[in-house]
Amino acid sequence: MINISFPDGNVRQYEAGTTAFEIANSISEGLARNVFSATVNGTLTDRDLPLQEDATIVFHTWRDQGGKETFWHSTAHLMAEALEAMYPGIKFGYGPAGRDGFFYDVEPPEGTTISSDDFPAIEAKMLELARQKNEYVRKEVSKADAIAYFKEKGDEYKLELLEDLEDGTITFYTQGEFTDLCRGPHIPNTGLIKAIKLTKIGGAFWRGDESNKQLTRISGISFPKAKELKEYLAMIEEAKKRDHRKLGKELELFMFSEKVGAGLPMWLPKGTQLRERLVNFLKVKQENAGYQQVTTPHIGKKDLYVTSGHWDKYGEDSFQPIKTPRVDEEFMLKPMNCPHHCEMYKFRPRSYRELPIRFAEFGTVYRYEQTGELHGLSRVRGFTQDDAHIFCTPEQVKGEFIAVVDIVKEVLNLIGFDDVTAQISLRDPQTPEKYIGSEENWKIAEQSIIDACKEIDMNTVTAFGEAAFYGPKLDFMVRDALGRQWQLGTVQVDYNLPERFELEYIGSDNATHRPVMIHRAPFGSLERFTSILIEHTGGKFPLWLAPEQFAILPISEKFNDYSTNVMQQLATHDIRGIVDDRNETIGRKIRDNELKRIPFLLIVGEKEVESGGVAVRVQGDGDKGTMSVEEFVAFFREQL
RNA sequence: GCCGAUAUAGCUCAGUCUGGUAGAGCAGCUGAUUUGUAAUCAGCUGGUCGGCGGUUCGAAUCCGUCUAUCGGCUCCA
Repeated sequence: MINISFPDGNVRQYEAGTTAFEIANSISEGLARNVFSATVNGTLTDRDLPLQEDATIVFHTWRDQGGKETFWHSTAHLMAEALEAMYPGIKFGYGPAGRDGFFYDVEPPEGTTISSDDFPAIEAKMLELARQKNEYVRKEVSKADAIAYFKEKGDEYKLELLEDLEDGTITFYTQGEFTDLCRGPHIPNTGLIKAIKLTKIGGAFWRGDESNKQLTRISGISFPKAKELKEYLAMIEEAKKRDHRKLGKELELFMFSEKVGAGLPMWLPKGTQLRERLVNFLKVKQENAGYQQVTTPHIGKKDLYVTSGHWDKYGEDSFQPIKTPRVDEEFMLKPMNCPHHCEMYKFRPRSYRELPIRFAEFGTVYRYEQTGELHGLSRVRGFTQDDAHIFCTPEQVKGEFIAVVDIVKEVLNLIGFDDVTAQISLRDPQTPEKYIGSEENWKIAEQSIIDACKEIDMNTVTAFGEAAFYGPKLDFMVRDALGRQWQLGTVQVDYNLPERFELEYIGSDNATHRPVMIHRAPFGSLERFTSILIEHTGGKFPLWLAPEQFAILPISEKFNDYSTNVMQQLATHDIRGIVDDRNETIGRKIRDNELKRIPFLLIVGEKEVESGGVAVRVQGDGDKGTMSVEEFVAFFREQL
């Protein structure tokens, strides 16, 4: 007998050789039917693998991410089977499941290309194969046999993957006519896959290496029920409607111009209003938290960035240095604000008594992002960071770090993001050459982030290899209204720049010490943050951020003067808006201003003029009846 | 930067395959209408068909190149 422990702490006894499926079945048939795979002693396995020893077990169904990924991984194999049937000689690279579906990197046979036009045919073939309810059969194979199989098949990519695998750990999975090198696990049979949608096609470098050959990546998603595919497609539709590039144009928030240059956004008046409100909001928060606002120029001598290390690390990817009439003099557009702030710290000798010093700046920086990377407002070449640098003593780091995290959480919540998590981004231990600074400093910095997060009970995940080149980071992520996760701002502890700039302070011991720097930007950049805010709200901004909070719609021209009068009254209460005095029907004015996502529409005609009121309509929610101007002001305040 | 696609009026798009100097709806302008809760009616204006070069008697249409955009990849201080 073996002891099986469950996540709720229960322990039950089973015969050795019992499978996860049988164990689930002993709990409830319903559960067993839904189990796709299981995590046994921390390892993801097939539900039908016999267990020989005591184990902890977690079942995976469609309801959890592990189950979904098992399902999608199996769908990737199903797609491979379909592709092999349709394109004989096709070669397969890497075909995993991800957070949101699956993909397979393939090399179509010489002379053929696959495009999204072929998706319907591939989907149909996949469904046809799915209906055969073929079992996913696991088989342990020797390395020699595995190599022989793929040599025979002529698939050099699988052979390359095999090189890194050890004999004795290699398994094949076969369903129907298709056999793949795979660690598993898989769902029991293809019949569970009821709905399939291929979503994307594009190039992908073999093993993610730019110097390797490009394969064709075909991505898709699948579901156990057709209804779920429908819901997914509806969500995609909604995401398209909310695309910030589309709304940015429609709501006249920002624009780009081929003549000005790619990736250089220009904020139109309404976008600028929104942006200014975000800036002022944060400025007030920061001033209350002891930050001091500073201002620095947009360029600096190349030498500044040689000192900071940015030139060495990113010189190639920057806008190239600006020459002046003087020989050998070069300036750079600033890619970061920190070097300027370091120099400001050195304005005069600093005492421990004045630390921490917190310099904040909405600093516009320029980076030459790769052409293929530019994307609306979220990836641009000129953007404004809500940047600040805190110079403090080593003892103050943890306290400052915690205060920063608090401010970030508060700010994001106030703007309407409730689901905030953080990622602790540490070095990749495999590639130490990518980072500058001493081993010792890195260790201290990484540990202080980990400790601080523990202390404030922040919901975190840890990612290796995601650190900045000069220090570890804490990256903030929010989940938007459509459930998508976005990365926003960061907090970074940096022992490096203070050293490079030889920053000092005089301690209580009258000796010189080196301060520590904390970089932080809650929004990251105003551009990126705004793009996320647009998609999160679908253009229906929180009332306090809306560029126009109301529109007054006179029933006819006769009421234009009264409308202007109401607008002026509201302005005295700091409520901003417009009068739509176009010669149009009221229905038309309502439609147009609803589409502009204006929060309140105030309709005025004969009755309102007589009573001195306004008929209030809430965006997306229809008629709220007539109110006096004072009542509306109170109503407005309530909703603010 | 790499792979693939796209670029026609302010916006959304047809016309491109099968070369014969452009078309719709909305927006804009003018006029009529003076409107009560998501598009009033009529008329008019508007395009070196992304730029440059080539093939051709003739190019929005075919070819090359550059720019920009889109979907991926790589990157993201």
